[in-house]
Amino acid sequence: MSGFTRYNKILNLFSEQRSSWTVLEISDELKTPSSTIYRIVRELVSAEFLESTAGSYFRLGPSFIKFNRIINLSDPLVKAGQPFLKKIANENPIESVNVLARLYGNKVMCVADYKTPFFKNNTSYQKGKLMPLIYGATSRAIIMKIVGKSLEDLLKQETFYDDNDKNTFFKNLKNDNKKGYCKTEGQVDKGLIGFAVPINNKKLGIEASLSSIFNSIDFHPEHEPIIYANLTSYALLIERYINQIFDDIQNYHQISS
Amino acid sequence: MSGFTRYNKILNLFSEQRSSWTVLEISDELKTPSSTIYRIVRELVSAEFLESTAGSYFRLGPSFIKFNRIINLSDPLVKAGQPFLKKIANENPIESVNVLARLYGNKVMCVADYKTPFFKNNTSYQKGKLMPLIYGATSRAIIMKIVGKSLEDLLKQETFYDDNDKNTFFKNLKNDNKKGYCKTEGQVDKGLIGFAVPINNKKLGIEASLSSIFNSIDFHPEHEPIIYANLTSYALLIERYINQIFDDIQNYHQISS
DNA sequence: TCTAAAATTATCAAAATACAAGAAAATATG
DNA sequence: CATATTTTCTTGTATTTTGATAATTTTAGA
Repeated sequence: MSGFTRYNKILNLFSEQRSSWTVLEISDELKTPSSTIYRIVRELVSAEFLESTAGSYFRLGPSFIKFNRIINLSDPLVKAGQPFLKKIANENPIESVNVLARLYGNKVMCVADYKTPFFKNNTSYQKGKLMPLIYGATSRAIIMKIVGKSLEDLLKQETFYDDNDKNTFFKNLKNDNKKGYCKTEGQVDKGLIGFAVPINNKKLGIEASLSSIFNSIDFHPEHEPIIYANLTSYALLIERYINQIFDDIQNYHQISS
Repeated sequence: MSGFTRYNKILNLFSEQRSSWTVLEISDELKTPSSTIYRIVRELVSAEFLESTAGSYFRLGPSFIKFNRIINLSDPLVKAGQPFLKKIANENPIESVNVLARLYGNKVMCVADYKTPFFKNNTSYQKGKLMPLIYGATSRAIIMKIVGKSLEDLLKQETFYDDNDKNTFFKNLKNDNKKGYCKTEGQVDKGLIGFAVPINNKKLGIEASLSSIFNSIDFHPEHEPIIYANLTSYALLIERYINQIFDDIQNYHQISS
C-alpha cells in the first residue's frame, strides 16, 4: 500500500452503514500495524479529512463539506444543470423528483436534484449516492451514448442473469438511442417510473443524464409526450449552458495569465 | 512536502475563486517539478479526488460529493440538528435563515441550513464556507463557550484593530455568556441581524452553534424574546438528540463486535 | 491528413520517508 | 488514585518518493 492509496483505503472504509472506526478496527480491517494507522490517521485528522470523536472513534472530517461546496459552485455540470431542475419540476404535469446524474467510475452518481414539495416516496437517487450502472432510466440514459470499447470496459464488471438478459439489455439500449430517451419502471425503486435523456459534452468529458421520476400511480400515458419534450429541451439548454460556462472559465484563465 | 500534505496542498489550491488548474500551474504555484505533480495528480484522479477536464485542466472530483453525503447521513451534529432547522424557521416571527455551524480549524463553518422561502438577501454563512471566527453571532456563540488555553490558541491568528478593540471583544463575549446568547448586527453581512446560541458536547468534542438570521428591516425589539426562547429550547433539544444518536452508534458497535 | 507543439507517462539512481515493533507518554476509566 | 487503554515516540532498515531527462501520446492547427 503506497502513495495516495494508503489514505484512500482508510477513507473508503467510512460508509453510510459504518461511519465511525477506531484505529484498531482500521488496523484489523486493512491488516496493517496499528502504529502505522495511527500515523496515517493523525495526518488525515490534521488535514480535517477525518476527525476524532468520543470513544476513540474517528469519522469523516469537515474538509469534505468544504470541497463539496466548491464543486457545487464550480462544476460545470452542476452549475449548468442545477438552476433548471426546479423549472423542469414545475413544468412536469405531475409531482416529480428531477435528477442530474453522471458517471462515477463504473457507477452512476446523482450530483443535483429537486423534489416537488408534495412528492410521495423517495427515489434512491440521492446526491452523492452511487447507483447501479445498468438499471433505471437515469443510468441507462448515460450509457446509451457510450459506444465501442468504452462501453465494453464499463460493462465488464456487470453481471447479467443470462445471455438472453444481456441481449435484451443491448436491444433496449439501441431502441432508447433511436427514441432519444429512456423510460423504466420499478427497476430501481418499486412504484416509481423514470424518464431520462442524455447530457453530453465530449470536449469537457461530460457523460451525464437528466431525469424526471414519478410515482407510477400518478402517471398516465398522455403525460409522456410532455415529459419527453420537457426533458429534451432542457437537456439541450443545459448542454449549451455548459459550453458557455466553460468558455467563461477559459476567458478567466486567459485574462489572469 | 511529505505524507498527506503533498496531496492536501494540491487539493487546497482548488477554491471557489479558482476551481481549475493545469499541472504546470500547480507546479509553478507549489514550486515543485512538473513530473512530480503529474504523478501526484494522476493518483488523485484515479481516486476521483480530482478529474481532468478540457484544456488540460483539472478540477475537484466526485469523491467529495460522495463523502459529503456520508457526513450528512452520519455526522451526529448534522443528523441531530438538520431536522429542526425548518421547525425553528417556522416558529420564528419573521422570515429567516437558520444555521447550524461548527468550529473548523480556526474558522467557523456552516454544516446545515434552512432558509424560509421568502427571505430576502443572502447570508454569507453557507454550507461548507469558512467564516471568520470573531465576527457574527454564529461564530461568537461558538467561541463564547471556549475558555483558557484553547481560546488563546484559537485567537492567536486573529488580529484586533487595537487593545481597546480586543478588550471590547472579550467584554462582549463575557456578557453574551451571561445572557446565554449572542446578537450581532451587520458584522458579517450589512442589513442582516443574527442571534445565536451555543451547542456543546464535551464527550463528542462538539463545539457548535445554532443561529437565526434576519433582515434588519424586518426585525423589531419585541421579537427578541421569542427568537431567544426558540433558539434556546431547540439547542437543548439538539444537544439531547446528539447524545441519543451517539448512544445508538455505541450500541451498534457493541452489537456488531 | 499531416505536422509541430503540448501534454503526459516512463525511467532510474539518489534522497527522503515510511515502516514495524516495542517503549514511553498521555489519556480515559472506574 | 491506580489501572487500562489509547496514542505518540524512537530506531535501524526497507521502501517509496523524487526529479531530471527521455520517450510517448495527445492535441491543435495548417
